[in-house]
Amino acid sequence: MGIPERKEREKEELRERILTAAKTLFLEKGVEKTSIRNIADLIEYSPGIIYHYFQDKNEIFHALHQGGFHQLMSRMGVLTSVSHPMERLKAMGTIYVQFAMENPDMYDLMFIKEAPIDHVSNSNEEQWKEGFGTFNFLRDTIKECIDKGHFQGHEIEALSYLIWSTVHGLVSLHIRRRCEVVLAHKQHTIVKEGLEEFFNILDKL
Amino acid sequence: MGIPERKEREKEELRERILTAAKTLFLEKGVEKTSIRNIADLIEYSPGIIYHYFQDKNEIFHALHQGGFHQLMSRMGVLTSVSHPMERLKAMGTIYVQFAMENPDMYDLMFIKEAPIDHVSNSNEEQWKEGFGTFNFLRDTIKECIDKGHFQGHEIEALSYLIWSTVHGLVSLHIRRRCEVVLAHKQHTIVKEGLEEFFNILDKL
DNA sequence: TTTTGTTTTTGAACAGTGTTCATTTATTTT
DNA sequence: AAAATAAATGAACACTGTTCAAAAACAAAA
Repeated sequence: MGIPERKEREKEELRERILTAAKTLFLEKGVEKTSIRNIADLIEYSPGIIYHYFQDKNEIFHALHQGGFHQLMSRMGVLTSVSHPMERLKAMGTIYVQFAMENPDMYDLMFIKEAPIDHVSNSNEEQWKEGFGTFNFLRDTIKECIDKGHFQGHEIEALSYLIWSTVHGLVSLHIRRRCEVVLAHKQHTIVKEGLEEFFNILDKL
Repeated sequence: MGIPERKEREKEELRERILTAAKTLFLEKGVEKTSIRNIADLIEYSPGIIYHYFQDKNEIFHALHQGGFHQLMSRMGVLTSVSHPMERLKAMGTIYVQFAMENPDMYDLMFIKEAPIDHVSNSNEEQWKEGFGTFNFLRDTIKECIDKGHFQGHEIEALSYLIWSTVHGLVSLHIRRRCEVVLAHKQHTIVKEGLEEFFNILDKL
């Protein structure tokens, strides 16, 4: 008797359709301008149905931002081939920045917007699994660097946060348009140039 | 006949009262949850009046964020007493981070929220004067550092952007709650610790 | 003082928002 | 075929930013 299984499949299918519609609209118009009614229109259901699949709007965008972390993490996959941890750290930075510049809206959702984090706070899961995983990945690499003699006199946790902050700062000032009005000339190259300066500094440590 | 003068004064006064009310509500509930009707209620006028003093909601929050830049810049005033540019640069970083941590909502408005920048884009002023001024201040200090022999092999503009990015990253990940869920322990000290790591690095350059 | 002209202020209206929930429709089980 | 369960609806609630004809308040002229 496969009826409950089929029902389960159908539920999952509709959930996925909601998410796909939400993603389409979100990439078109951003989080704020994507309304529940817009999503409902696109999947040709009534607005109410969405609340049978998601607690609220935040949960939808939390689910979307998970997809972003999958994308980012899969890009990080190539790093296994970089054996020296210092080179790997720099390659990580490059991938991180590249991802952000190529998917600014997704990056914004993952690391700037409050919606997904609000959902983590309001649900009973005590932790932001996605972010935690990515941060650990960075910390492990930095740990290896320290083991190889780099970053002497530095504390691993604080240094990891600093390095994350640096790349996040580079891309988030750009995404939130704080540099296009300050460095109007070279606004298209400044993030890359800043990252290169950062690598120069890392090489000295 | 001072009637037009008095009228001018009264207009300016009401404008100021709108701004004060907006600031009160904004610091209480944030930008999104502060509505035009809330502001109107607080000053005991009808909602429509606000549109005789401001083009739209963004202009109100742009005006508010200007106040934040005044605050920040006046804090930077003490830096004139720091003669060595490298020490001055570090002191700037400390003041910047301190300002952000003590006024997270104002910092958010100044450097993260899109509202004030949207207003700059939509008005005819081609530039974000407030940000430009602060950035120049930073760049001038870094220029002096270079003149004294620091930061060899670095390009001034890109390096300035990198340093700004670093401190911005440190505080903005915290303000947007990306570190309290990743580094739940020591979430209250991580920004300070990260900044200290940064200073350690700067000392080596 | 009354009338005319100007400026300031109002508040209803528009088109939207997230969210809830009694009611209806569809499907499955008895 | 009837009863029970699950899925889906759409009206309603309390909001939002913004506009604009109409009203009220005030100043100048008669």
